[in-house]
Amino acid sequence: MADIKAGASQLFLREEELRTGMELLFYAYREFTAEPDEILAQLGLGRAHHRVIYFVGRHPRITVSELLAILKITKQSLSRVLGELVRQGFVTQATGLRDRRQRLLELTEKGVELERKLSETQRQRIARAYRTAGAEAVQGFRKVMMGMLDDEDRAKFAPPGDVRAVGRR
Amino acid sequence: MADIKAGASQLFLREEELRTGMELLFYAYREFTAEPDEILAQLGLGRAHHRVIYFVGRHPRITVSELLAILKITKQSLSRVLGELVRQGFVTQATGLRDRRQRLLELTEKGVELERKLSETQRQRIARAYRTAGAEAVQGFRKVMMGMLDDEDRAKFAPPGDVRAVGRR
DNA sequence: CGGATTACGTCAACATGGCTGACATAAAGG
DNA sequence: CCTTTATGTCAGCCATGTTGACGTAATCCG
Repeated sequence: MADIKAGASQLFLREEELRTGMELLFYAYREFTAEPDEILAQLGLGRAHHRVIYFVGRHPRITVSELLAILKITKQSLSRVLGELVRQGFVTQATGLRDRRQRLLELTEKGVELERKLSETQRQRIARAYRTAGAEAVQGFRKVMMGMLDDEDRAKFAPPGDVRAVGRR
Repeated sequence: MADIKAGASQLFLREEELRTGMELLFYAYREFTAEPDEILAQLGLGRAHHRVIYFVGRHPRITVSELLAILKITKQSLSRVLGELVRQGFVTQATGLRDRRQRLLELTEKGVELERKLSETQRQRIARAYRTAGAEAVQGFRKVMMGMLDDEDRAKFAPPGDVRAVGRR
């Protein structure tokens, strides 16, 4: 046993296994974004708007710099979509109290409503996958996904109680 | 037990759990594509080229329609990137034998080399995640990811031996 | 055989969402 | 007071998706 043939076969299995992982990620991400994209299109918005709405909803009173750090896009790119969201009344900007240069972002009621609607389909998709896969599989899923992240992103998922988790002041 | 408080708490945990899943997908996908994107940029190519190179490499002698079915983009969009790849000698087109209307796509040696280089970083990232998470976790990962797919995409991962798996003629 | 369908390609125009570079203003901080 | 920081804005470029229209060659089918 453990001859050359077995080694080559193992290598093949490994390669195949890794490519399966790559493709799962590709297809899952595509389907994950497909439904919200349709809803957004009807409103004349795009995926970039969704990301902003999502993270502002997730971190109320987030500053522009913090949002930029999460999204990792330029302020010019953000400004375009954020500006539209503010003008259309999905997001409000409030001057920071401690630092008056900051614009603290928050969803309006209209914004919350849209956020709900958009992520509803995504939550359902994940819930369905979690349910059919089972609790143990979900643990494995999380472990593997965490392993794919860089340290910086991984830190965002620190256990609750760790105040520094989000990187807010 | 099982009073209202516990129910609300469970609901909160569930919501939090689902959002964690959403964010894992967002960050993982972004990091997954970041490294190839850099290499591609140096060659004046983009992510769309990578996808074509990947799937042509994965399915040698694939037809244009089959590739379109996998990528789910319009033929005009594909034509732009595929044309560049053919002109730059990464991909060859051969007239189909049974059906001479078909263009069977295949990677050249240069194409294979680039494909290797591009997916190398991705394979390493996945391999690392798989290794640290362990075999059991990988099973769970796959279960959950499969659960997120639509039936059509899920069918692509049918166990080997199923000839119809890829949907090739 | 001949008409319909299929596989593929191409031209043109448009939208989204990234990017760089330059410049401006107000507030904070040493 | 000078520097740095947080934010915004204008202008232009690029990649990659879209729709719509049209064309050619090969295949299929009645």
